[in-house]
Amino acid sequence: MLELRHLRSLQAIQQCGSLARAAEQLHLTQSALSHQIKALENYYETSLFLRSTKPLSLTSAGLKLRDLAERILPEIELVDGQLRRHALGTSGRLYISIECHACFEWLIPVLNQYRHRWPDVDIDIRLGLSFEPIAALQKGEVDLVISSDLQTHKDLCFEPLFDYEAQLALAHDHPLTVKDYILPEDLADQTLVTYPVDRKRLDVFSRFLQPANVEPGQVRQAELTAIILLLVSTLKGVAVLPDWVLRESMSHNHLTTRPLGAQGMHGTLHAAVRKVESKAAYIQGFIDLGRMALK
Amino acid sequence: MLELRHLRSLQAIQQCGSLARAAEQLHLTQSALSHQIKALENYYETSLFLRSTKPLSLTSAGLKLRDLAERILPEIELVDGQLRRHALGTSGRLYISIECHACFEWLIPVLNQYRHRWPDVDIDIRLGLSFEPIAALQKGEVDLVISSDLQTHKDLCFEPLFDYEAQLALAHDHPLTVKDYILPEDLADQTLVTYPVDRKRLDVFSRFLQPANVEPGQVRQAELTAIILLLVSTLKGVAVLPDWVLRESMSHNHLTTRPLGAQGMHGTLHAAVRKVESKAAYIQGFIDLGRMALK
DNA sequence: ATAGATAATGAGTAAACTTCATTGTTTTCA
DNA sequence: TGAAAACAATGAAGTTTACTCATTATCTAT
Repeated sequence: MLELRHLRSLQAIQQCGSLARAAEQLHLTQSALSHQIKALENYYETSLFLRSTKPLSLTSAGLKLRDLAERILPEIELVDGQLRRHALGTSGRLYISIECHACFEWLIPVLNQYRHRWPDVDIDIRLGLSFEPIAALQKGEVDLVISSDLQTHKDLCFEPLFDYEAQLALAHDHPLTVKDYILPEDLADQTLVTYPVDRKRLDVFSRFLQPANVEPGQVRQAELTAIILLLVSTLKGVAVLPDWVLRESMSHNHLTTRPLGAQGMHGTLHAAVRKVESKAAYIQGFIDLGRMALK
Repeated sequence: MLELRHLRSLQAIQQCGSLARAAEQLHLTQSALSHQIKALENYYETSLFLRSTKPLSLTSAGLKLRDLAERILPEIELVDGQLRRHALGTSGRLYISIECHACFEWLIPVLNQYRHRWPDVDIDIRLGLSFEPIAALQKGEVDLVISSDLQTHKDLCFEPLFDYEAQLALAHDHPLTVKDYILPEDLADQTLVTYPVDRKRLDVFSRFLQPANVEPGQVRQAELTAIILLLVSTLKGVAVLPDWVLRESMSHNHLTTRPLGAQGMHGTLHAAVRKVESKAAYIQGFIDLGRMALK
């Protein structure tokens, strides 16, 4: 059966013009090469070289194989090289799935840095809207999931990135600004602006309103953080957003913030990765940058 | 080291979704495949499959290799197939070199037949003007040489095709038509029209005029047989051409022919091929057709 | 003719690949 | 939930394959 070894040998012989020198180049003995070629000639029942010419030349069959080698070996080398670097951890695939849109705020700058430090890694961001990010991670469709809820999982590990506090954003002159902190009941007659995702993925609902069995007066959805903030100020609505988003945006929009509950609603953002890859340099490189994102 | 075997396995596993079925398809045991993949994973220090998913899915490294496989294996299969047919003798390369232009007259019809009978053979005709056809045959640049002089050669063999007689073509009303056969001295005051090749390649000179130490009155050259015949009739010149050319052309051009010498100048056309390939079906196929060319 | 270089060959050895037999997982279905 | 079924991993043994060594054959060139 034809193997790459044969193509590599053929190419070397053709380049060197003699078995002896080709063998040297391939770190083989001349004998080994001779046997190898003979085996190949037996396999195809055709001679591949014209033995009687001084600088060993190829028959038409040999030419066919050499042309094949010239077409294919460079491709092989390319992929082979990538995979070797993959082992060193300097090359790899990093498809990131984020569950919350707000993450763009810190993720984009982080990825810009990352790109320069890890040029051999191919990066992509996949919004975790239409599919289950954790399941996709398991299946190998994505390589890293940004998630706020820590799970224990056989094949995955969750690396903490940084803590955050989800706060209520509201207009300067909103009635609720009189309160030092917000209780679930306070939102019963408010217009809540959220990202357009399932309620169970939104901390406001899962950790704040639903436990108290409170339904907000109205719910509006918007894709982009900037739009959400805009709606909050123009509609006199409210939105729950992580502090890293609010830190910069408040002043621009005449907004202010209040904690949710007396203690505030705190959380930790995690990077979930597959255990087998968790120690890879290019993965840890991302996590390290992520941890410094807000500092 | 990466080998085609690995790519073939990878592709099979991916298609089948499980080692067990892939192993069957590859005529291997499940164990063998498992070991093979493990070896590959060790080599790259990376896992290629996500073992925890039901229909075994690939890691990004595995995907890279599978993509490589999908790109490369079809090409391999193609060439491999050609070479297998090559062994059967139904596929191969037939670059023909002819020394005399006159051969076109019978060669073109022969090749037209040949093409249909041997569709997998790639055919080419190379005029043996600027290079030595026999040397080119040895070097593997061409695969068959049509030659009139039989040589004995270590690596080559000369298969006789058919006998011919070289005759003098001359106009109906040419003075020499009074003679039953032509002697060298008869051409001393004649205009001889020849193909534009070296004198030693022309039978008129090498076998007729030079042995008698006779120089023709004038020599004109023309590429095409039709032009030569035209010149013979218009210039009242003479030309020496093989009988297969003259047989059809005489009447059209108001020409007639005379033998050279009392016995006529006879020769045999040969197909020279390399001994290693001489028994190949597609070579013999050509020779067989060549032998019937004039019948 | 005689080196000198190169390829072919045969036998022995080392390595690679496969299989066998078994254990460890995961999935599925009662 | 537990047990059977399907599948993958593993280790040791066996087999094949590929390689090396030593030698012979062939060709080239002075």
